[in-house]
Amino acid sequence: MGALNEKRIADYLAAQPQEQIISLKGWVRSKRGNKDIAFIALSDGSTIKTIQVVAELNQFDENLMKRVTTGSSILVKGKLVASQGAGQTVELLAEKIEILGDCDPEKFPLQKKKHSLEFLREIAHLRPRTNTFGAILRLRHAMAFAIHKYFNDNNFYYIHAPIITGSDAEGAGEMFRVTTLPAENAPKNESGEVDFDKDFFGKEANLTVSGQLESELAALALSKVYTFGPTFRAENSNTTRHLAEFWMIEPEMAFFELEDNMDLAEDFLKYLIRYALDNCRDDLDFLEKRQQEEELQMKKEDRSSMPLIAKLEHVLAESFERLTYTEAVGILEKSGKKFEFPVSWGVDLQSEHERYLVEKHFKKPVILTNYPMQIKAFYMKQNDDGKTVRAMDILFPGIGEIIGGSQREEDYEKLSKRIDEMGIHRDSLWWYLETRQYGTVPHAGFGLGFERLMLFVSGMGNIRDVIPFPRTPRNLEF
RNA sequence: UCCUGAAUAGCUCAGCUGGUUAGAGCAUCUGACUGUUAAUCAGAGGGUCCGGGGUUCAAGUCCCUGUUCAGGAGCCA
Repeated sequence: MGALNEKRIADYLAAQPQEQIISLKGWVRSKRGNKDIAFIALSDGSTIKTIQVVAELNQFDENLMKRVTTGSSILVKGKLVASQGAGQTVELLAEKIEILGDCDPEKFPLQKKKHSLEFLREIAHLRPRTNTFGAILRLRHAMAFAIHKYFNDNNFYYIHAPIITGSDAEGAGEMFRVTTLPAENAPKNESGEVDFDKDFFGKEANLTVSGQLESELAALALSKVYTFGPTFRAENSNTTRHLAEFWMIEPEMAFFELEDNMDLAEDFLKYLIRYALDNCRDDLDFLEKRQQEEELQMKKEDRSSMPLIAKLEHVLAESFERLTYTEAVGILEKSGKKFEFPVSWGVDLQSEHERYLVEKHFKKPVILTNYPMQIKAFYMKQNDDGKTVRAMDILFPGIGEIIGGSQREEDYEKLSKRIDEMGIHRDSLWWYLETRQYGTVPHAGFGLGFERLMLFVSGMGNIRDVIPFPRTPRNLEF
C-alpha cells in the first residue's frame, strides 16, 4: 500500500479509536506540555481540525523532541486511542516520531497566534498552512467541483475557450498583450508602428477577457455548454473585488431566453451555496467564527448583518427579486436618499445604488434586467422599445455584481447594425456574425466571477484572500 | 487612476503640544508545572522607528519627496 491509499487525519478523526496502530504525516501546528508529556497539534490539510499527538517524554530523545516545532513536518506512528482530555474524542498516542523536515522557530514567520490577512498576503507561499487559507482552499476546491457537477448533471458540455485571443472587440476591459517580439527595438512598419505581422501569430494577440464569444459558437451546436477558466483584465483596479487574473464560469445556452437565463442563474447559485453548506461545514463554521472575531474591531454599521451560515441559509430561502432597470431607477428616485451620484434613467448604476437596492430595500439578491442599450455591450438582444437590451445583472449583498449576462442578439441585421454604431471593427468578428447567418437561434448566457462567489460563500472581505496567488497591479510575487 | 489613511521588535500595536538610554501584548529562547486545548507562571534575548532630503540646539514625532500597503471610488466578474 503506497501513499495513494494512506488515510488522512480527517479519516482517523472520524474513526473508532480501538488502539489500532496507525501512522500519520503532517505539519506541526503547535506543541505544548510539561517535562513529562507533550501535546502536538498535527495537520495534514485534510480538515480544519488537527489531531492531537500525545508523546510521553520518557520514551523520546530530548533532542528529537526539540526539533518538533511549529511548522516542522513529522511522521508519527502510534495507537489511535480515545482522548483523556476534553476538546477532542480521539488522539494519537505516539510510539515513534520521525522528523521529516526541520523548521527553525526563530525564522518561521507563522506563529501559533493570529496573523493579519495583510501580513499573510506577503507570505502567500506559506499561508496555505494557516487555518483560514486551508479552509478557503478546501472550500474553493469544493465550489469548483460543484460547478462541474451541476453542469454535468444538467446536460451541459464543458468547453475550453482559448486563453489567447486575436479579437480585441470584446469590450470587457483593457487587455494584456501576448507577444514574442523583443521588448526593445520591436520591428516597425512603414508608418512607424509596431509591426505585428512579425509577431508570433502574425497579428496582435491578447489574453482573453471572456470566453463568451467562443462559447456561443459551441452553444449553437451543442445547445448547452459552459466554460470555466482563467480570465485576464489589465485594468488598474485596486479594490477588494477585482483581480487582474481571475476565474470565470460562463454558461451559454441555445434556445434560452432571458427568463430561462435568470432561472438557471438562480438555481445554479443556490445549488453552489447548498453544496458548500452540505460539504464544507467545518470550514464554514471556522470562517464564520473568524469573521465574527474580525468584525469585533469594526464599527457596528460596517459589520455583517448576519453570521455567515445564517446569511447563506437566508439566500437559499429567498427567491431573488427580479425587476427591470427602469423599475430600479424608480425605486431609487423615490427612496428620498441622497446619493453621491444622482440617479436618472439612462445612467449606469453606481455601487451605492446597487447597495441600496440589495442591502436596504430588498435585503436579498436582486436580478436587474432590461438595461438601457447605451450602457451595455453590442451583443445583447435589443428589446422592441428600441431603448433597452435583454441584459441581466445579479447583485449580491456585500459583493455587488456577481453575475452579468444577457440574452444574445441572434438577428444578423440588428447585430450588424449595432456593431457599426459602436464603432467596433467588424472584420475581427466575421466568424461571430456568420453564426447569425447559418441557422441562428435565440440564446443566452452569463458570466459568474468565481472569486466573487468565493467572497460570498466564505465571508472573506478581500478578493486577494480567496485565490491562492492573487495577481493585482504591482503584485506578481510567488 | 482618483480620494483618505497608514508604515516603530518576528507579528499586532502604543509612543501627547519635538526633549536623555524607544515601550506593551503575543511569538521565540531558558526555567517551573503529572493531560494540555492559541496551556499557565517566572525570566531573558530581540529595533537602520519605510527610503531620501529639509527645519531645529535637539526629530520616531514637524515639513517636502519617493516607495509600499490598506480602505473607499471608477472600470467590471
